[in-house]
Amino acid sequence: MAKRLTSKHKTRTKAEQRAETLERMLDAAEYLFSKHGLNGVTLRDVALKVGVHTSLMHYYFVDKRRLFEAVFTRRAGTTSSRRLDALDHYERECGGAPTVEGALRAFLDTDLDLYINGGEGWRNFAAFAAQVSNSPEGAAMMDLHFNPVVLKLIGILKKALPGCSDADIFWGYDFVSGAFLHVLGRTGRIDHLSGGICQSEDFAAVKDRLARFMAAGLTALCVQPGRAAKPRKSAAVRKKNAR
Amino acid sequence: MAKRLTSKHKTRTKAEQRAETLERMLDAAEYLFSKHGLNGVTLRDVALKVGVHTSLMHYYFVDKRRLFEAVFTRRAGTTSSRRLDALDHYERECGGAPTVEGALRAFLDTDLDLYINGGEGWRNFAAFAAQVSNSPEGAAMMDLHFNPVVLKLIGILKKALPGCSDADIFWGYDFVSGAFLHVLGRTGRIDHLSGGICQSEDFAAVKDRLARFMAAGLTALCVQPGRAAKPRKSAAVRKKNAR
DNA sequence: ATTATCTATAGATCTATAGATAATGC
DNA sequence: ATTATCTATAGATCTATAGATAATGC
Repeated sequence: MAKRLTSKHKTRTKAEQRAETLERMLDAAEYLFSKHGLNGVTLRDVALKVGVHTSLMHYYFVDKRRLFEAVFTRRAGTTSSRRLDALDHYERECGGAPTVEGALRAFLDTDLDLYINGGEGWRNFAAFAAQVSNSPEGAAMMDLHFNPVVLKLIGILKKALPGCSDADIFWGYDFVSGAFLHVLGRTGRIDHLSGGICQSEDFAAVKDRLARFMAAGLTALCVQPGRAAKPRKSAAVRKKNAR
Repeated sequence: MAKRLTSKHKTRTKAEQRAETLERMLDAAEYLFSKHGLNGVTLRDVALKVGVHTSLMHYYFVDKRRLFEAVFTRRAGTTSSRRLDALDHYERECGGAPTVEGALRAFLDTDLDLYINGGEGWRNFAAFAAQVSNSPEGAAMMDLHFNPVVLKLIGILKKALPGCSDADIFWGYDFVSGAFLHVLGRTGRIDHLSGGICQSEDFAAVKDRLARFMAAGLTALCVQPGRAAKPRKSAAVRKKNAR
């Protein structure tokens, strides 16, 4: 009548049991945070989804902030180092003459591949990052984990666009990151808007378009250093339009 | 000793008093929602900021969801109709030959003018919309109020890019809206990242760049209808990069 | 002996409502 | 007479902790 004979589960060591429970908690928190944001989820919600008591959440994570940090940290290193590697590889491969699109493909498509092929957990992580990126806590996590890889990308972009001002490059990157995070959120807005022509789940469609779009945008920002050719409304028209 | 002689406030009618209190509540809620999201703010937080009792929030708005809707509705009509007017005006002005950048300027710059010149309340509304756009409630509000103006923009973009597929146009718009909303959020991430070269508060800098960037991106999406000329990695390389 | 999990509970906070009070409106 | 505002409070929910129970580890 020993438990190990009647139980369906194969015997687990404590370390295995701990690791499995931790992972189920992180998965559940990742999913719920991605749907409802940091403040839209309670520890009770997560515990309920996992099927354990709330106090076990405290046992493993102490408090909610540290659960949030653990969800972020679990996967952030992987995506960061994959992209750093891809950028390194591209730098060597391009023979000192990087292109904007090449750099962006190393940065964006490498990540998209992970979300396309990495399973639901990775897609939830992406949506989680997108959802919390606007909150102060989320922004701090993004800075902490991703600034190195972003700065590396920006270094390569500067080489690819030698005449371009730093301000144009940084603003251009800001637009790129906004669009990218929005896509990762998979909110379904494009599905409604397009009447089903596009699906926000379709990362392959994004991969086909995002880097090309953004490369053209960045390049266009930098082709007119003096801004002389830019169409510009008169001050009077601007004032009139303002209200 | 009549109150109206000792009081600093000039006498207000009940209608005025009601309107003023409502506006202070909406302002406070708008600000707090923009910083902490829908679920990061309690009715108590809003009441505290206004200096009234929580129960007065219920008196005016019944519950939190309707406060949220009221904050959204107060300004959504203005920005929507301003942009519809600008797109109408551009359609007439362009003589049947719209450009991508012209359409985007009518759509984006008209809104940016409002946030540049409309005062802090309008900038808070913009950040509020950006912050909640990822939540289910916020996405529903966006759909409800902004789909008409977005579909009008898309109609003009189709005229400006006659050979372009619907899917490319919708995905392109999705990138535009992601970048735009990200900028409206003014999270300060670009300030840190650029070491102070760019400030997320600087909407004039955004206006100088956003429409130009996005026009080039959209155009680049559509110049290769068959996708034959697009640089494409082999399936083997894609598989290798995926992990 | 150690650790994974659960029970019980305190204290804080939040939403919502009923009813009192103090203004303005005729 | 009506309405803007406040007081008091019920009930729900949430966080966090102390301590009990039931496994695994030597």
